[in-house]
Amino acid sequence: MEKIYADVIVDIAHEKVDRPFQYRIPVDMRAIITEGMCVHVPFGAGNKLLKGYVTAIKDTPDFDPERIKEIKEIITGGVSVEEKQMHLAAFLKRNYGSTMIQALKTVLPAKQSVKALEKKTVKLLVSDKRAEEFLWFFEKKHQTARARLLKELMQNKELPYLLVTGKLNISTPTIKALEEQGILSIEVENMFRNPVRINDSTDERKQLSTSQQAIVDEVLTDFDNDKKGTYLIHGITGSGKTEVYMNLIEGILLRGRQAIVLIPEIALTYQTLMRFYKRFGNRVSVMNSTLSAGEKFDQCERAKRGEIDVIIGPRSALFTPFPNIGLIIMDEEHEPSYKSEGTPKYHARETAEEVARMHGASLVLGSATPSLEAYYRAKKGEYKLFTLTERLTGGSLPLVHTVDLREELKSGNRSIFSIKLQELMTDRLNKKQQIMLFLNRRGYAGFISCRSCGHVMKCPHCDVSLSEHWGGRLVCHYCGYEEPAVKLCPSCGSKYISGFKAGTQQIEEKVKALYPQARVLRMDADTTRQKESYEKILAAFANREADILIGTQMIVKGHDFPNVTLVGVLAADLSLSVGDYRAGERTFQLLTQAAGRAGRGELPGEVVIQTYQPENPCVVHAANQAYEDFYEEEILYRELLRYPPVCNMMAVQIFAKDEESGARLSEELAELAKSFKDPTERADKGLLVIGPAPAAIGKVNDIFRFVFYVKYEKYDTLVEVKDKLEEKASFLQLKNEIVQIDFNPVNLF
DNA sequence: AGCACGCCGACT
DNA sequence: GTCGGCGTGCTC
Repeated sequence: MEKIYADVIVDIAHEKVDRPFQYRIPVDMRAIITEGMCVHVPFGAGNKLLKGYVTAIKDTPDFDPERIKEIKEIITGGVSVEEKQMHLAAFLKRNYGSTMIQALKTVLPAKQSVKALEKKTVKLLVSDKRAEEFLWFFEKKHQTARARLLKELMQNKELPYLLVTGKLNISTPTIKALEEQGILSIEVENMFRNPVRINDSTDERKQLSTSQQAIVDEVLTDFDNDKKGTYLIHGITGSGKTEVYMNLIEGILLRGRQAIVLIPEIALTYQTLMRFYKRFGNRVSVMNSTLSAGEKFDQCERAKRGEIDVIIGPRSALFTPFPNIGLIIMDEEHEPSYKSEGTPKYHARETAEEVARMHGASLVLGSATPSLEAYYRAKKGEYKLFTLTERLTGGSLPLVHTVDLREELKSGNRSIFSIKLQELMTDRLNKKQQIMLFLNRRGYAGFISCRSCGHVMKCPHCDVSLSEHWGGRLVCHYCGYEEPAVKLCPSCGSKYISGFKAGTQQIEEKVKALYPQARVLRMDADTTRQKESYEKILAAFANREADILIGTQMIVKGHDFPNVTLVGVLAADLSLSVGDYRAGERTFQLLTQAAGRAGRGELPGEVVIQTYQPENPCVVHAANQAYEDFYEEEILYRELLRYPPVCNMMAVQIFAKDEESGARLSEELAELAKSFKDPTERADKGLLVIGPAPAAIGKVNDIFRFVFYVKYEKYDTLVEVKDKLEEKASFLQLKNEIVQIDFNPVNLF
């Protein structure tokens, strides 16, 4: 391809120009120009020279060639912060598949809302008497807009800029004219607010335990010896990971570098935040989803200028433009919210590794239940592994009972609460201690299980459960296998075979029927629709305004409730049988975390895990709090079936208006993927293409969805396959179909 | 964001 | 008629 035209997004903070403009590349630049480069281009009627970023390079124009201007020059040796951001954008584009624009927009924070960065106000400069004269003068000359503005200013000496241009409908040239006459001034006030401002420096520094101190020492010693690496802290809930993080950050700040703390989307609790503020004061800043785009931008500007050196936030905080990052911390590393759902579909762990590499920083991952990915790498020696086994917050590990729901059914108990759970609930209510009931709702997607023997309907080829579709068919979402729905359990002949359906509402009703005197709080997507209700419910429960808290996954994270001494997991295996190879891992993590909620205070805790599959390894290991055993067993399964982390996996989704053309396209692309050969591949470990098949949700808004998966050991090879597929897709000039690619997806389709 | 263009009322 | 302010729309 000849590099003749370049798409450039111009560095103006305005939505209207927040799109690419095409420029001609001068002949002498064609050899060196690449995507992501910073250039100067003439823009607008005045051909004002502006800074811009190259987002694409083409050999044909998309615009009237007569009107295309030339790039003036390539800006080299730009600010290093920006160079790093460009490099990151290129990394995202390459490794996760997206356009350069999408990658740039991910990396460059909240560009369109620059106006929020500065609060402009219009101020009257002259005396009332002079203003009166001007007003008379303007009215005489019928300069209505000026008169209107001046009148308003005489009433209020200061007006917000937006009010002037908005409500008074006065355009910029008018204001500019008055400014030149010296009647008013435009004041630009920097509104750098810290979203949470505290100056309570009651720094209650805790003495680190020997094992905690060892981690801090080793990471910092490595740092000083220029052996920056990735570390995984496997620390059970309450083992004091946050304290380790804070000491590490302190060490890094002393070395004149900055730190990023990543937390899962909802896990930033007020308690954690306060600890960081108390330790680091106004050097730390928060980024969270409740912040407006403008506030986010403020934080980035402060970071660039070196006013802050610690940032806490979700995965996007990774793109904070610090000049010299020394440490990235990723708490609750296993959380699925670290994978972006938008485009590019990047994973914060891998992206953090790249950021750390660029800056020469250390990366510290922490979790009570590490992801298989992280633990696998730690085992292979790519990460250094630390284990924290002591519970420092007091309290011992809870006593776990596993209840077999099949037995309950046999003995005639058809309620959702087992005898054991009811017993313990009565006991706790009498003792005025608190209870959490956790409903694992991930599996709601309609898998079929036998309530008598626990048998789950599975695909004979894929080792995942079949999903019930409308029209009485059972379908495998991996390979497309299907069979008719069954009336009787093929394993034991029972007629109690069906999809398990129970929501938190039903449970609330049942609890109220059983314990009319108990005060119950419910937390799910319905009750937390308003912004702050999530915090409110948790706070109310922490204040002991209720005896029982019922909820889905959201209640098992974060908050400490010292008075909770009983945790009930109502149907532990619901999430086991969703059609996803990660189901076991998710179940284990959820159960372990749920169990970890009990007995956080002085009082010992108990946990009841209700399940149809008490013999399932994930349930057994979670009940025993045996991560290592779980890992060994699960990784074997992944190795056998070549799932991540042993293999890399690329999901190719096809969206189509027309079912037939979508099916045809997915066949075609899958064939292309199959034909790909890695010259170095081993005969027994070649590229594996699974599918295509209709996606789990086969049709949304009348758009049909298809999917196929490509598995291979080497990530880079998959990237090559991706490029091939994208090339093909762009060659076909698809009008009614969209192809989307997701590497190591968190959710299967 | 900044600049040009076209519309509309005032005044030599 | 023309001058100049004012809103509107476009910028490769």
